[in-house]
Amino acid sequence: MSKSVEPRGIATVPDVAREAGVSTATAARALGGYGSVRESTRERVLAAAEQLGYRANSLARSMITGSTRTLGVVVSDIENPFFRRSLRGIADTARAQGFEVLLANTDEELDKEETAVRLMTERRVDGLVVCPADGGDRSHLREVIAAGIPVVLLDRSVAGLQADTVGIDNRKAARAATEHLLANGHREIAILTGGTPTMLERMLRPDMRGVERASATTVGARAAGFRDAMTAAGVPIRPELISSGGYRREDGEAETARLLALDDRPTAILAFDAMQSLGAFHAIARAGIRCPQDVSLLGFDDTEWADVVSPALTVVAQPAYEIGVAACRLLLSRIEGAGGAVAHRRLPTELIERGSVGPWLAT
Amino acid sequence: MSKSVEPRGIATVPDVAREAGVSTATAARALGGYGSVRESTRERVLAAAEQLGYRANSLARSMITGSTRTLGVVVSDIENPFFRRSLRGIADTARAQGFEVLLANTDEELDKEETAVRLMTERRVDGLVVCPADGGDRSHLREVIAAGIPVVLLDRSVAGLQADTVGIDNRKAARAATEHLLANGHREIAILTGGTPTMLERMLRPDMRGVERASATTVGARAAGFRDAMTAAGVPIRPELISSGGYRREDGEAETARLLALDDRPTAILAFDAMQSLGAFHAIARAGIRCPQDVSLLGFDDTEWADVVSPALTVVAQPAYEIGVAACRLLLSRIEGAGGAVAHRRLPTELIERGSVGPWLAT
DNA sequence: CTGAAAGCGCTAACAA
DNA sequence: TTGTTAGCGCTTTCAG
Repeated sequence: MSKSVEPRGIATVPDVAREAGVSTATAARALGGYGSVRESTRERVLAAAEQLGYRANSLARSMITGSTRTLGVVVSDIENPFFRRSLRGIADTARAQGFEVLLANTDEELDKEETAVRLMTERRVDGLVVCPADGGDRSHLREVIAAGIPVVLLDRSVAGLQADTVGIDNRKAARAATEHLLANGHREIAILTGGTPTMLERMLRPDMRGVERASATTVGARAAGFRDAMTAAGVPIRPELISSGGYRREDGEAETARLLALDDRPTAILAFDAMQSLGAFHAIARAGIRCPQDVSLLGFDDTEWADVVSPALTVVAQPAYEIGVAACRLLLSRIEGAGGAVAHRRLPTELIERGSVGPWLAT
Repeated sequence: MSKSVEPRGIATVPDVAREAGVSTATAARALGGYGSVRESTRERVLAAAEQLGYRANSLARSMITGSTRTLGVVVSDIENPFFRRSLRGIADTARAQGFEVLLANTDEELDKEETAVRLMTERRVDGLVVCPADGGDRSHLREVIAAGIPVVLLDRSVAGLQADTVGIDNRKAARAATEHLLANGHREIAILTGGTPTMLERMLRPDMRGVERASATTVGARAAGFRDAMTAAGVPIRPELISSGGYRREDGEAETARLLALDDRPTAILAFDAMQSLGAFHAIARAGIRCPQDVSLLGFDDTEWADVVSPALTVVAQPAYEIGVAACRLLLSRIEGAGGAVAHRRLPTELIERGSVGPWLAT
């Protein structure tokens, strides 16, 4: 009675093998597409599988092969214009190679990042794309790398971590952006960084100590680029024009309102990301201040709405999608065993001039 | 010699057990947090694990327990304002319960959806949130459900599929939006649907045949709501004002340009999603037509930029984040074994009046 | 509370 | 080409 009973639940390789009248090894070979199986046998096995509604169990397969064909992606917030576009690039590239993507948001919180990375490594992802949150000793990433799991850092780098990185040259891009404002006659330039005060203090100290450490972060590097340009032009940096209030739109809005209320308000604002640009834009409009006549705005990241607002936003466009693609490609090549030194891919940015930056005529 | 050799590669339960001087069963109990282990023993095991750098292997665990604590999310495009916000809701809810999210984009292509669903079920996800692409027989979803894997449909429903759904009442929302335009005196109202011509023909045929089938899709249901309002008001629908050109911003832009070039152009445009609103907005501005004086615009989905453009956009706001949360909660409850009839959660929408809809004074 | 042994579904030698 | 057999790393009876 127990021998002729119908298999309960989902069909397995032995079930299919029995149905097709072959051994489990042969059935597995036909089903898994490896080894060699006579064409007629394969067809028989496939037919049996079809009939039984067989579905491969990736878990069992992965346990043996040691590969899950799954990538982990850990970013601060998939709703952010830069990350959502990068993620699309990663996902498209992964899918084209038959890889799936496991996703996690960290909101820049280190413990969420650690948990996400642990959970993903426990699920035995073949590799990770991580945009590391600031702070901490990054031992969780170090351990992953030590365990031989390839990690590619997105957008940011971590000093002393032996991981590939893909992004832009933040310092150079910020310097170019600042120079564009300087070339337009601006001297009172504010930056909307989103970073923490401590990081910026370290970054902007006149003695330049701590530059190396801070410039490993995106915000730090951009602040450094800003200072490079200001210093080169001999324009003093006013501390109260350095904003550091968080990465959300409301943060940018509140900080801009503060800047605009200053007695000696800035004539130009450089926003370090798209959500802050948007907040700044809104704050300027609400304050009834004209852009670009009264204040110019230059933001990082080109978005779907940048050319629709009025005036259209002048931006430093990052090739976010391509950065995702490059990060994924690099990760896949490491997974396939590509050796060699740690790579740091820097993709080009583009300053797209639209209407939000205007000349400032010396008063 | 082979007995005292150091374990190669990553430490496993037997390695930890040996180090702690206990059986694999006890070590596994301490590590996995199940069964009962004396406190002192647990500490010893945990210390050994720590020392060996032990990392649990979720694959092996899942094979036995039958649970991966992983959810699959299949949407058309994570960059879309509605989906990215919903996805965030799903991800946050999943993380709070210790679940991970496997993500896939389909671009509304059925074969990508089928592949994604197959890959995810092979990876033994505990459940799926799917925004099903239009068309096909949906047998891939039927099979998943038949296999006992819970599926929650997001945003759309599929006629005849025994799956829970979470979204809004599209027909009602579109009707309310249309009524808002009618109340403002508009009679020549165009809709930017994004859908296919065939679907819309079926939807808008005067005899109403095919309504049931078409209204299962989001676009179909919204078109139905539009017709409901127009019919109730006794206002004829002009076929050339029904646009169907794809869901991207450029599609909305091109279609709006076409509409505005019409001899008898519409006085109001109702866009079925955010990217089309954005395209319409841009097309209106480029045509040098004033909004809302010359043409009113009403769009679905509230976005980060809706109140920043000028005029600010009047929209039908969907609670996208909450929809994601609700979908995830429902899915988790099914995974936990909650039975009962198929549920259809409809969350409330809100018409947010800003500046893009104005009164039309009869000429 | 702890241990021995069986086995989840699959692949990978090794033989035949 | 096909079959036999031995596990992957873990959980889970069932004894003790």
